[in-house]
Amino acid sequence: MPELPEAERIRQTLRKRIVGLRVECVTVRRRDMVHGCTTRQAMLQCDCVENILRKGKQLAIVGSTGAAVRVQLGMTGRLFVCSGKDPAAHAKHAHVRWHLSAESNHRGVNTACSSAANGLILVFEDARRFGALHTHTSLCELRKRWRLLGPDALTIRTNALTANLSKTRRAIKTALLDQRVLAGVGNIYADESLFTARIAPRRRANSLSADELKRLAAAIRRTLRAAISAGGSSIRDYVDGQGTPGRYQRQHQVYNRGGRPCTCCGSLLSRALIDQRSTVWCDVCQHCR
DNA sequence: AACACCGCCTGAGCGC
DNA sequence: TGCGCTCAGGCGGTGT
Repeated sequence: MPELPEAERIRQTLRKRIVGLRVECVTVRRRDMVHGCTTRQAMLQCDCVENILRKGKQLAIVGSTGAAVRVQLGMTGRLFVCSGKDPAAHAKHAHVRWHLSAESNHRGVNTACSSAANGLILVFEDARRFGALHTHTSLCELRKRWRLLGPDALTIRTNALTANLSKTRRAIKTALLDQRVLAGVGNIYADESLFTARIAPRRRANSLSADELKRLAAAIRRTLRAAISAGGSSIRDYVDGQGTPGRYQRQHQVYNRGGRPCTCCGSLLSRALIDQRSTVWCDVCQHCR
């Protein structure tokens, strides 16, 4: 379940490895995983990787021509580089592969794939297929799409959070998961942030006091930063851009800990479904009013 | 307009 | 050991 910290780790690790490399050829094994135009150009073939961007949980691979492939990782999506010999490049659910090479003077003759076999491969893998790739013809188109998302959670300010939460009476837990309200928080970091901010998940979003909103914005930033530092949370599938799992799951205070003692007060953590999402919280530490 | 809810999809983990 | 069941949940679409 890659959320913002996992996406950011992927961005950081991929940036070091593949920016400046040329895409020799692209293999799309499942066309239904790609939305928008699926021409070679749209998929960045014969383009150079200019940058890796992130907004919320989403990533984008940007080519030097300005074309961009937006990546939604969904539940089980992975985006990583490996050598062509690595079995991971040929895994069952490796839906799209970009064959990369350092050569910048490539011209014409289609020796691309064979010569790239010794080079790096960028792999998009997604067992459950909740993820997707979306192609955009320009950076402008990508930005237009990203404007539909709320502010990025990593740098969320109290004012912006207040503005977006005051509009809704939904449970604060539910509102935090809405990517139009705040981009980047999923089930893990919603529970962790609410615990840190000592706010009960069923509180109506528009009922939070100024002090609570300030605590929440700070808790979100702090939680996400700590998770990034620890390499993200690997519950089951997540690995970063070089295939390394994260360690932040060891620091989870509430997520997946229902019925176990609160790390703060020792009372047993509650668990319930809120808006169809498993939610864990401490009845003692997290205030209902 | 705001919100609730559904369905997509696979594999881990469990009980028997 | 192996089968069948449940659960995990991001997100777009649809219904209320």
